[in-house]
Amino acid sequence: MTVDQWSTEPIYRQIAAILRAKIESGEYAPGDKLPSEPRLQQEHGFARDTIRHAIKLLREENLVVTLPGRGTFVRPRSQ
Amino acid sequence: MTVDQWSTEPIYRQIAAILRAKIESGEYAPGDKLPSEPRLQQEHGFARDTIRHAIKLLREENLVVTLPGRGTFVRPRSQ
DNA sequence: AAATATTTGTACGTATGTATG
DNA sequence: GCATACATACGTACAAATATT
Repeated sequence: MTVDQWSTEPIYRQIAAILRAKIESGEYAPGDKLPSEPRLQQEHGFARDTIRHAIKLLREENLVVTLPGRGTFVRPRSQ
Repeated sequence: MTVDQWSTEPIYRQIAAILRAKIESGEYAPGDKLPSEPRLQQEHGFARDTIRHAIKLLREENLVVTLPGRGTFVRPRSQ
């Protein structure tokens, strides 16, 4: 699962989709810390701004919470 | 004082006028930091590009100076 | 306790693409 | 063609919170 640089789908949405899939598959389980922003930058090869945009989407979906200085963590499944 | 979306006056000029008025009234005093671009985005509800365009006008009028990574500041009154 | 490293937050600069009037 | 406006993406720098040594 990689980003298609030439897709009309914005990169940040593609990255969000990748992370979302990993959460839903359990690769990132509730309570797990996601890779840090610099780490995700390395993994996917895009700017921090783009990574942060992706994570912001996941926060808005209540899939993760971000704690300053700590990291971004997978939330417990609701319901 | 708000932006009229339907005015023939460009939005960026309207926003510039609002900020200019606040500077001239002393609400933003010399040395004060203006709200950041994202903050102004929230306040007025337009795109960053539009906010930046407004601030650019104030810079050209020497009303403010912008320091990268710091913010935009009201200049001391000249003469 | 103190210094350093890591991680997220904030802020501006720049460039490009799309759409509209 | 040009001006206006929004969206996306990358770059750079520094601050603040937290963790580590």
